[in-house]
Amino acid sequence: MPRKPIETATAAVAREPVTRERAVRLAVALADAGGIESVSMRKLATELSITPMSLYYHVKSKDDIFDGMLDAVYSEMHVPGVDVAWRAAMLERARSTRAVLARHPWAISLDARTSPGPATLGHLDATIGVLRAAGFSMPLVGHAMSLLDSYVQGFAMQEATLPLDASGDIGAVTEDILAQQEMMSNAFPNLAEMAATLILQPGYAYGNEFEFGLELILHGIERMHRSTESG
Amino acid sequence: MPRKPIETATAAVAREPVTRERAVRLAVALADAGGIESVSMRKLATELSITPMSLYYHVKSKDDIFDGMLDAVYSEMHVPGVDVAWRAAMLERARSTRAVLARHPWAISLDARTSPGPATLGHLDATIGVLRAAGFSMPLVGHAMSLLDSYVQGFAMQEATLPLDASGDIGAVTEDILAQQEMMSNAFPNLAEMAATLILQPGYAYGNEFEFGLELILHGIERMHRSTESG
DNA sequence: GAACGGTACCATACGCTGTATGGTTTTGGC
DNA sequence: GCCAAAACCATACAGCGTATGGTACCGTTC
Repeated sequence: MPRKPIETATAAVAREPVTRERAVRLAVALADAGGIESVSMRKLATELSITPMSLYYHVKSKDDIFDGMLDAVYSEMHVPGVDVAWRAAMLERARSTRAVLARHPWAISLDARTSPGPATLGHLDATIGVLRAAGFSMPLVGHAMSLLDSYVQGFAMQEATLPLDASGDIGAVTEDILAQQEMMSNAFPNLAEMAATLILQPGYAYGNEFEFGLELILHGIERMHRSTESG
Repeated sequence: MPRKPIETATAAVAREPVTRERAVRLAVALADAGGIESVSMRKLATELSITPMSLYYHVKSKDDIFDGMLDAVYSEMHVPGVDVAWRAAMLERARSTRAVLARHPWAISLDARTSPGPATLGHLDATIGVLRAAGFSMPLVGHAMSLLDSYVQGFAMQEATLPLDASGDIGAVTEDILAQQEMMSNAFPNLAEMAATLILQPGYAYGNEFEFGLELILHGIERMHRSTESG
């Protein structure tokens, strides 16, 4: 039990009790602000007004916190109901996943973690449910989800790598690139041409590539699905 | 200059001089053996028979070593020549990338790094060259590469997450999963069904999903390419 | 009202990390 | 033999995760 219950009248401010959830929530905020490496047990403990070792009463290890953070991120994603048409559901799921991962870029590297939490599992379960309800065979569900998830996760990773400003345009590095332009033209002519005629053009934003790939993939899955239905 | 040139006759064993390349090569070996977190400046220095601070004469920082490691990995990938048909070239590139990333799983997390080396840039340049030679418009090159690279990288990441034994089958965790099977059946029925009827079946190996997605994507790109050629 | 078991917290310490600072030695060329 | 540059080194600092072994407080029970 907490030393100072919320009902304590003596304290002017009812202090929120320390829990794993609160620690995880705080860790997410820290990571959002300064990247994953700015999450430390000592910093977390300080923010919770306890000593580092006291944190271990609520949490098994730092990895335990990472697991919690990843599951917290998954819980931000939309989980479509089974009544939605599968294509719209997958589209929404992909867009939502990308948006959430763009909001928490540190989560992408945590994604390689091997102990999924309830939100993660629920997310997967719901997705399988949608495809099954639409008549997908189990192997096709496997194909479709592997393909979609690989693409979305990979895209999020590529996107996180790019040095973008808030608008999605190429940011401050543009000058640096232009400075090296001549050197690049010699060694990597195709890359230089692509930079000049596509990427550095005013209207270009890498984020727009997302929908192209997504449409192509969904189109292909649709084709597969129809062929198994009729065949 | 090296203290003991290779030609030195006094030393029974001609000691290889310490260089950035050698440090990076060693770091790759360390990471292959024990994961990325087993790469430390102190361990590297010890293996090179120098003190930690001496390493900084050859290398700018630990991040510099990471950059080198990633570029070393990229240099292991096949770079197809422009004379190869684009589809075969992309297929080969994707397979090679996946194989190399499976050999060095730690490289996947390093991939988010923002200072590409010469091998990385050369790899990109060659790929653009193949597509351009095949008549792809620059925007279509952008679409195709974003899609392919996102998929391959995402797949490699998913694959690295899975607890696989050498054969590619689900390994020792199978019993753990089966133990939790009943609990899962209640909370996540679709997931449980998929595990039982697909993933835990004898013949199933997640790695096989790779080719399905790859074919679907290449098929889609081919369609796009043809439509821009004829249209 | 005293004793008790669990809950929540804490102090100290160990071994590890990357690297800043400011030397010292060794070397090839003159 | 001298010198600048190259290669290397010792010391130190601030931070990290966490093992170990405590201590203060709580509601419950006798």
